Amino acid sequence: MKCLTKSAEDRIKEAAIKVFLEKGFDGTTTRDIAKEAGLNSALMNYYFRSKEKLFSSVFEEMLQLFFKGLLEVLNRPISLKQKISAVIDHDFEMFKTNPDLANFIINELHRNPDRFFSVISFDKVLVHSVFAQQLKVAVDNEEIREIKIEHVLLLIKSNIQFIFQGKVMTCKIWNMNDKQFDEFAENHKIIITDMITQYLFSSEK
Amino acid sequence: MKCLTKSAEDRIKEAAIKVFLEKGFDGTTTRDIAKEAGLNSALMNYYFRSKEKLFSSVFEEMLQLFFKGLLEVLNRPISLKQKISAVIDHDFEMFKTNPDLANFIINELHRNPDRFFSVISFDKVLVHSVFAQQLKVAVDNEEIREIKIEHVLLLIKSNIQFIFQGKVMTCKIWNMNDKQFDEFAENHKIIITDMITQYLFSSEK
DNA sequence: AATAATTTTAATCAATTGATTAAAATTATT
DNA sequence: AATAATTTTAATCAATTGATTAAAATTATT
Repeated sequence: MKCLTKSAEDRIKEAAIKVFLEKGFDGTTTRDIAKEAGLNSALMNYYFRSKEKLFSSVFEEMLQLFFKGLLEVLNRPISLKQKISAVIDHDFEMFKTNPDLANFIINELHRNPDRFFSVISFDKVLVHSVFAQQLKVAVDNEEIREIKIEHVLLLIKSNIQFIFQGKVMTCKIWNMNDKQFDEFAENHKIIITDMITQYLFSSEK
Repeated sequence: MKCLTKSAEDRIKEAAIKVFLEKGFDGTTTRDIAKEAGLNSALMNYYFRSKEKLFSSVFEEMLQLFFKGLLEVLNRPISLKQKISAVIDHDFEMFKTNPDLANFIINELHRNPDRFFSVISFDKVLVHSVFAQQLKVAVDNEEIREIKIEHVLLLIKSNIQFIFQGKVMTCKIWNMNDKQFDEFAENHKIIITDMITQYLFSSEK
């Protein structure tokens, strides 16, 4: 019987993820979450003590999701050029699956920067990644222009993330429906990949 | 005496801009605004009727600011290449002056898409801009690769906006202080300008 | 100067919110 | 089967919130 239905704790967590991502911490009431989970609202405090603690749990999980796949891709045994494509593809798919994620992370971090307490030290992990090594070698061999990994990753993240974060604005300005937007996003992904690749793999003027 | 101090209405509006941009609609209480303005909280309703109406007034003004300068730059009598630089410079300066603006607009639009009721129809204004014409001519003459204005503007907006929206994350991940971040941002602006310009002004493979 | 109109204030309201409590219901242990 | 431990529920609390009201204070008009 345990496995037939999800535990109350899991249902609360699941509902919390959905509601918090949609409405943010300030816009969410504990009753919203209880209603979404179909449970008595006191249960939320029984399992998670407080709204803040439940939120922290959700935020941490989303932050993991936000970076999880990135590290895996950065350490794959593929060429630098392929890897840049792969990172873009990965982020694109992630945001396509979780459309609210980009806005959620950025906004909640903006409201309360101290929420970003990384379990792992990202800078070290990134600097010691296979990707970082490949980048260094390529720069040394003058295969790509001289550029820091900070800038490369920001270029990729900026271009992908804003497609989805700015969806509402894009659709409003250019009168796109969802289908048209999806097509536009796919095209834009190709443009980004071309642009970044071409920029890196060209000597400086 | 009228001109010595700002009117109560102006002080409320000013305080509202500050607090709403910092905390968002949901995170702001009317008492926060009254306190920031140093006025009795009932005055807010006397002048603006409700929190929602005051917010709308602030949001509209910020949306204007968000797009205002852009149109001016797009219609300047300068070359296409110079114009791309100019748009980037303009947006960069705007977000530097108003660090919370990017997040505010995107987030509030995300929460409530219907807030974007454009007084002017952006698509028409943009499509008929000098910039759009220059782009068309340049594509026809094969000076730049074939690309739609939608993509070009998104490329610029994405790259600039995310520098500032992602500031907290960038600083946390790479352990930057504010001074280091400013330097990083300036460098990144140059990279973006080079990258976009180079991509556009190159023939397709 | 007297009166009318406008602005500002303190007090208060009803609704909402995060959280707690004590009892009821269910499950696990002996 | 009896008892203990855990989970769930309904009722309730105090604090906060957006908004209103009636009176006071200020400014404008006659």
